[in-house]
Amino acid sequence: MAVRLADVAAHAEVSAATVSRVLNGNYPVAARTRARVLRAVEELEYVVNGQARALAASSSDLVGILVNDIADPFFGIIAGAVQQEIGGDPASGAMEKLAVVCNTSGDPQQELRYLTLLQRQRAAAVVVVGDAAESAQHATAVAAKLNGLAAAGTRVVLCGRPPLPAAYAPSALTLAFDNRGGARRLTEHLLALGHHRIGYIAGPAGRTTTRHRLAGHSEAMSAHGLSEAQTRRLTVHGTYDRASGYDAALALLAREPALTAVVGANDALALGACAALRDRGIQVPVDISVAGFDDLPFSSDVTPSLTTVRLPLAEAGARAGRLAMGREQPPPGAVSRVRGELMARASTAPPRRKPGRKTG
Amino acid sequence: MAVRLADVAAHAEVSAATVSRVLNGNYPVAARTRARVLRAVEELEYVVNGQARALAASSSDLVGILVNDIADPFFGIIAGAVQQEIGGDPASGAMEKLAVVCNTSGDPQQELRYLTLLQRQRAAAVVVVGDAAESAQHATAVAAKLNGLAAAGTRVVLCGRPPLPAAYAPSALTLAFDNRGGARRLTEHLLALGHHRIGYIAGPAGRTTTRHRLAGHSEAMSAHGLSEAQTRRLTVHGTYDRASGYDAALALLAREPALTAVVGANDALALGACAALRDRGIQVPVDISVAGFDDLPFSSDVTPSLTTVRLPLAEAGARAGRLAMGREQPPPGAVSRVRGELMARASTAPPRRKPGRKTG
DNA sequence: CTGTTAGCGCCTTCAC
DNA sequence: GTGAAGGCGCTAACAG
Repeated sequence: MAVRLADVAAHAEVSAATVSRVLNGNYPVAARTRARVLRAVEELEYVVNGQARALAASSSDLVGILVNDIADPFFGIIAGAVQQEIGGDPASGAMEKLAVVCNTSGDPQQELRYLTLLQRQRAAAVVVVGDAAESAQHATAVAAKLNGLAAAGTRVVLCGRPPLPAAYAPSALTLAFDNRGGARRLTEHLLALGHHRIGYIAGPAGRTTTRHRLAGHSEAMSAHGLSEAQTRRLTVHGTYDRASGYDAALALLAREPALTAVVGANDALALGACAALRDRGIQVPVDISVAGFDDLPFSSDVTPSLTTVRLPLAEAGARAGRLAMGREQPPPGAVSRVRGELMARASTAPPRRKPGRKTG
Repeated sequence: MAVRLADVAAHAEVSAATVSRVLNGNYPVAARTRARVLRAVEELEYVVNGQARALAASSSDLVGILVNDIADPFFGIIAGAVQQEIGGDPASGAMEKLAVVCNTSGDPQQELRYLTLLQRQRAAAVVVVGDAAESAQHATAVAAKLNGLAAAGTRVVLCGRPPLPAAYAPSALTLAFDNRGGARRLTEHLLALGHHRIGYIAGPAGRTTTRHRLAGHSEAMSAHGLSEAQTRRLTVHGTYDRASGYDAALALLAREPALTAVVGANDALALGACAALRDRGIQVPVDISVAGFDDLPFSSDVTPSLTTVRLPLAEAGARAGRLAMGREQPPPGAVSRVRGELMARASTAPPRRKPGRKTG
């Protein structure tokens, strides 16, 4: 298929310029001419060359969405919302952006690589979803990259990631999740129910979200007069998947058989913990309460329904998409904090008076 | 950022051609010169313009991956594998393809739209993942589009979708899942355990995978002497998510209180069914057996562990990726059938002798 | 090994 | 309203 604009022009017996004008619809063209051109396009099955167009017009219709784990619905939901907001409305016709998701596997190297690739393509916008590795080296490398993109005219939006260091000021619009506040309220909920020995299954070490959620938890524990050493002792790290939650729950139980509650840093970890407890013959929430974070769709639907913190993922994604398209007013200071809402459900309850439960 | 190749050339005091040669590394350049050029690139923070390069070299480094639902791990796992196979090896250096996933929401219109957008970008390859809508009109529209892409030099790979009609012969390499065979073996497993009244929760109507899995199920039922009318009566349609499975299970129970087994067209539906049964006080598998399809990671991990059909999603995705890159020999006839493996686990067991169970 | 010369396919001032 | 000409930034033959 080597049919070019010139071929269409010849076929329609007009100049290339006219064809271009018809295709882009941003210039007056006589109705008859336009019809002739469009027919030629049909007949020749012409499809514009995006790269030539982008080069000539110095404009790109590529929008990149970076996610840490494409197999995790947390990212899928956000990415889907961004994508829908950007390219989703086929009815609206001309909106022809190619919104596209890239899976970094949470690997900072991959993150940089994809950003470079998108920069090569002169992407119109980049939306980076989810938390970041905490290495300072990396943070600056990524920040520099994002800054470069922004300088080149690419709109940069962070969604579910802390804002860039002040040095890079408003080069990126940010929708930060209030992980710390959400985690704090969740643990406060358990404390209010009367729990003291609360185990915590954190996310992978060295990640911003892991740290912030853990900080919120610790904050609540300390405010309630529980020692930091104890809190630390009842914290183990996992990898945000169910199997990891299963193992972590067993590890916590081994450390502290008198545990009355377990908090997972996300819903998958919490459900893994539930499974482990069930296999041990421990009932949720009668014997041990369990809580998660994120409120993915299945969480309200499992048995017992999971107490968790609801993050408005789809809404945040949609908003990120609009910001990326410049269709929404940037938040003041370029940073907006998205709150999580405590969803108290059936998996948490007051602890039993006596710890008389089987441990088999 | 308007730094161009020419700027680098000037800064390094060489010609543009030399810079290009250094950057592409496909031509001998003196070590000293190369070093000088690379330093200039660093200092100027130069990033090649992908569109100009693509235009000049008439080559693209974009690879599109189309999925039906980006929030469903089924697609996430495949897409991740494709992407990793294509752009994943940062160690290998030069492999600089931008593998990118597009979410069609299962909407045929969106599917066509994304294919067109990728065609505009002269994508190097397109991998279409998952089943298709069964409208003939659409099938031909999509087939024509794919054919056009292939004609333009884009490699087209279908993964988990039936082959194109013969008229479009080998314009697309195909990895088709053996949905029918897998479903048949699964239902045979239940029949062999002694079940007769088996409910089936199918996927959304009008989709290829839905029909094929249902066909396999019906085939097994018929071969076992069960009437088609009865099989049809015990079939309801859902939408591949857990909530839908929950509702469908209740609907089946209402139609046939003496049900002894339920098969979901995927794992999410099966787990939803489990939840519904549990809420009804019905034990799995003691009272009713439940089985799913796909074997997503969580399925082996729930309680009771789910009997299902394992599809090698990651392997298939990786293979699709290699085919898209031309790194693997195409299968004979351009079509390869990927078998599903029956995973008999704890959620299926022989039916009770007497149907003496509560129905409250 | 390096520089020079043409385009790649399209958009966009300019004239008419 | 339409056509003609130049250039977007880079690569790919050619020469040397």
